[in-house]
Amino acid sequence: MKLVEIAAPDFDLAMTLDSGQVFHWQKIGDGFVGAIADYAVHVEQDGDVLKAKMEGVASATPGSLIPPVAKLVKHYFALDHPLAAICASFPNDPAMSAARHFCRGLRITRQPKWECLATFICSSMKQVAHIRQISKALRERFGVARKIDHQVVHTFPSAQSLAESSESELRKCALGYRAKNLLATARLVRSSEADLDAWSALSDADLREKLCTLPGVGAKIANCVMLFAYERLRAFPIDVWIERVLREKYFPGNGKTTTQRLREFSET
DNA sequence: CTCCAGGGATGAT
DNA sequence: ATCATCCATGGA
Repeated sequence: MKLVEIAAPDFDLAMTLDSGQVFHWQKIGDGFVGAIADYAVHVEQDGDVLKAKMEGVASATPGSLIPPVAKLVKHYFALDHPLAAICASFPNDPAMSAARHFCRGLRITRQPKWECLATFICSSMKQVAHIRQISKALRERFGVARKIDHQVVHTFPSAQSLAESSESELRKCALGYRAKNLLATARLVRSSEADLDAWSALSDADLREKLCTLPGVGAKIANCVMLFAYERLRAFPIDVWIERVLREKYFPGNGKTTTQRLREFSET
């Protein structure tokens, strides 16, 4: 199957996939394989060009179309975001300049909402290597297997399939105490008590408040989901690393700067 | 306000 | 080979 070529200026695929916003892509040879929503995708970068192909099965809905791979990949990796303009809008201080240089080509992806929410519920108190294991285990146990490049890729399980599971089944995926939260949130999403799509219409503040009502979602995870799935580019997740950098670079020698103060600072 | 839960990768000893 | 450290949320 032939690779489709997609223009990808100001983009670094490996950096984007390794930046802690998505956890299931596998490096295979010159490229990566993974799932974008229900489709198995192979993607590799050659300078300013992305080369991609996909395998997918149309959903059971008659008449549903398989999107062209270029459209799917462009949307997922947000190749339409004006990255140069976004970077130019950042504060011009030494720490930000260093960060801009270091992260050249890192884009904020547009991930499916449920997949992103569920993955970040699993991420709490875990390091990236663990989150990858959990994502893999959940996909292999509850997702749908698809083939590409003779590799098997698993889609992320639906809220429905996790909701029908049990806490003890989920615990087998190395979730620990997160299993309870994931199960409870899956049931809220399945029942449409938590209507993730409808929440797209909410303001940033209202969306954050809604997300934080879900079990296992606090301020940090809500901001991750807003940023990586709701395209709220003003959201600013503060994890321990960002907190350390903020304290060191912007509040040096002020030991009693509160997390609340850091949040207010990041919002301006 | 403080303390704690559960667990696998990672790096130090 | 053993040991300390990393981590966000929610409940006691």
